[in-house]
Amino acid sequence: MGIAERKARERVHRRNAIVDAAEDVIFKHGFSVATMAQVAKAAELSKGTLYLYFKSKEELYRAIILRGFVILKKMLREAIKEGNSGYEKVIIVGKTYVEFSEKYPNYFTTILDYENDTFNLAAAEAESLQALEEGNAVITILVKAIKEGVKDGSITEQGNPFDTAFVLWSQFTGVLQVMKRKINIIEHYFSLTKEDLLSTHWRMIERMLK
Amino acid sequence: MGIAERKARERVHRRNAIVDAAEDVIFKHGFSVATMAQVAKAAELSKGTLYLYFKSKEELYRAIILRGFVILKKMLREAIKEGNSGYEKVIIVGKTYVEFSEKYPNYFTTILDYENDTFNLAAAEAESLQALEEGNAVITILVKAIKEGVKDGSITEQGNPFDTAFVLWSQFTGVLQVMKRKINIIEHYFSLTKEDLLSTHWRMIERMLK
DNA sequence: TCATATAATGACTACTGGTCATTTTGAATA
DNA sequence: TATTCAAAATGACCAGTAGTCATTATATGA
Repeated sequence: MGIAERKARERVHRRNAIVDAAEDVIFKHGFSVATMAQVAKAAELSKGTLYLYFKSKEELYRAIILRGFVILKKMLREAIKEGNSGYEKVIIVGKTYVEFSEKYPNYFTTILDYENDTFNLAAAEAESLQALEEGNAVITILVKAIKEGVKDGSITEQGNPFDTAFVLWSQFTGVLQVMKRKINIIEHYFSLTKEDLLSTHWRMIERMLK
Repeated sequence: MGIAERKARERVHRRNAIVDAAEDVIFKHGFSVATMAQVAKAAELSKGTLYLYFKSKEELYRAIILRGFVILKKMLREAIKEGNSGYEKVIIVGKTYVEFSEKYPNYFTTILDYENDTFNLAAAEAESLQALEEGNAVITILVKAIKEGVKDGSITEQGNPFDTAFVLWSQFTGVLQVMKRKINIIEHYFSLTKEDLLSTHWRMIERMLK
């Protein structure tokens, strides 16, 4: 069935083109300001057609998040190869996360803002679950690095490596989020720079783990 | 001028009543889902009247945030009195923050979600600036505790106490945010509880500061 | 060439935040 | 008490939104 295959390919291709267009519009204007009409125009399609490929504006949003996680995971997998001990790998994970937030600020913000709070396995849709799995994969990379570090002695035993990984990741995220959202205020009122905050953060992480 | 005073009082009272109504609606449905018509109905006023007291839906939102910060600051001021060393006070700040997030989850979420990213001193409005000042006051409490701890020897010298305070606060916030938004996922996929994460967090903080 | 399934369209709906001409209220005045 | 008039409140209205669906266009296979 060559035709059916080609049609399936075209469908995937068009779907991706819509996500491309959505990124252009949403990254430029922000999710809530961007309109489906703008996305449709950017994709050179009618608004109705968008809804043949995505159930809602939010599903389009989730497709973007998924792309972000895929990139982040790839970056982490690549970068971690360079680490010579578990500890070094943990630090690389952190630094790569920072790099991701700087290189792909739009994906980073989109991921930060995404609420999968209302998590419900039964109700969750495919795309949503996929994004979830990618997010988990990212954490799993950190868990492995911590386990390795405890084994090779570069990290002090900390209890459950899963706990440690989540807390570390949450702390990273908290610091990056503040740097993204509040740095203007912090610079203005407290005369601190991004670099100050980051280097303090790294020092603290070292004390926590070493 | 007794009448002018009474009118001014009534104006403030009505303004507060509108914020009360807005909290009822927004906390129940969420900011973006809640409508000004719902708020007006809850306040037993017409929609037009809301705009005599608040320039926009967002200004109403900022009034809610301001309330949250005022409560948090008060809680911190009270709680910190019990600390006998700088280190103890830092831990109390952290625990009080956790308590705030549990006792006032709505205010906590509202504060987390608020973007004062687009910070611009010239353009910022009074209510917005006030919320900002309250937020800074909260950080300042932590800064003082750290300075005290370094002085009394309960905390190891860490460089600039402002840096340390911001990084600590950001880490706290990151962990609380993950606990709020992702705990269902974490419980489901990794079998960890809130308590696990928090106790790991405290252990790490201790290693950082001691 | 024609019948049929698939894809795309855009007018339409219900609803949103915000505006403003009109009405209501109540204090001050005569 | 009756009248005036500024301040307060109203709700019909506007422009713009996400999402729907009857209609139209396109490509396929007979």
